[in-house]
Amino acid sequence: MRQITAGQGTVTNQHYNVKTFHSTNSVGYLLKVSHAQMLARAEAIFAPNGISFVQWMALLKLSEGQAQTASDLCRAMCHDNGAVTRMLDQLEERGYVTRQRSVQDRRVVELALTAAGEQQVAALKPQFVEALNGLMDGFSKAEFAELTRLLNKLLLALQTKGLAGAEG
Amino acid sequence: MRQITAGQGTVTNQHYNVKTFHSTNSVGYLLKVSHAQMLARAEAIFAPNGISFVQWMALLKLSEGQAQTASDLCRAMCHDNGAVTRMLDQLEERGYVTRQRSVQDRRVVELALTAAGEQQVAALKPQFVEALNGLMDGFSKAEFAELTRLLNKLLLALQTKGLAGAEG
DNA sequence: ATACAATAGTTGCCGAAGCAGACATTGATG
DNA sequence: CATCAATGTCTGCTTCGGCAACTATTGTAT
Repeated sequence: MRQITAGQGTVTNQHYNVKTFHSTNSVGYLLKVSHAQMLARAEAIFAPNGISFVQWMALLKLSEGQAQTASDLCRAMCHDNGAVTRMLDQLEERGYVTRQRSVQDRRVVELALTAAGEQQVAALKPQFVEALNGLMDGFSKAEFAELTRLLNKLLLALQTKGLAGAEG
Repeated sequence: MRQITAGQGTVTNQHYNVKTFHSTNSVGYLLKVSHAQMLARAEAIFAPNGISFVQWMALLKLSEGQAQTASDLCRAMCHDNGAVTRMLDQLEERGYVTRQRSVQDRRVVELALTAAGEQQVAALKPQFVEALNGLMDGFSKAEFAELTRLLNKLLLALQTKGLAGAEG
């Protein structure tokens, strides 16, 4: 007999029902497809500039001060450790990022954007913002705000509870 | 001079602004991270049953009648052609799916779920639904409905317009 | 009937991501 | 001081998805 739990307590809101469940209604599926579509479009924008979406996002995170080290990037971008290392290899090779061992904690490699890196962020940000605006053009201000809020709420739920049943 | 267009017309709703834009506000970023998190959790659920999330989703699509052929699956799941072929190899090898050349159109391969495939869908659906419910427990009925609606709206926008700037 | 485009499926190739293991370093504990 | 867990980074291995090329088949146009 399965116990329906989700981290802290019992499930009260039964949004989905086994009888009526349909794949196209699943939030997971919607996220998967919309993310895939959006990523493809984003790559199409960045590709002509010789940079991938994740690479640019890494530069952006650095530019925003959300990350100073590789570990920071991993956490901030929800990205694999090894993948980040290899990505930084490429970004360093292309002269967008510099790596320097920290003197306080010699495990840490401090990351810094070069002028070229800053420029790449600044150059592509308008394109990216514009593309997002174009995509969301059919959304009212309220809808846009609500979507952003709900996605953030979902993200918070994912980080705190995760999906129930995984530990059963 | 860049023209701000998005498929059919000029952008009117400037949800994002280059000056105030921040990565954590970007819908693309939110989708990326929440999808990654959710996928990871889903895999954790399916892994003990020796099946991946995409594999199970394929079985589900077949079970729902959303797909009869490999091409159908590609479109329905927004998945690569070759990847689907190889996935079907595995599913067939494990006895979840049968492939049979169509006699009407001998290019197509008709897919069918085996009893084991049906059983796998039926067995894991409750777990999946329950996990989703647990995750969305903090969402009110209205919030849940709105999130679903907005994601579907986003998906529609992606499929019709795509991201502006890609063709520029 | 022939030629050509379009579609369905398969395969090889490449790049990227996830995972595990290794190494160095730090901090805490005995 | 010795030990050990924890953290940060890097590397090898494996898997998987996207892309392109190829074959086979169908439909269409000349």
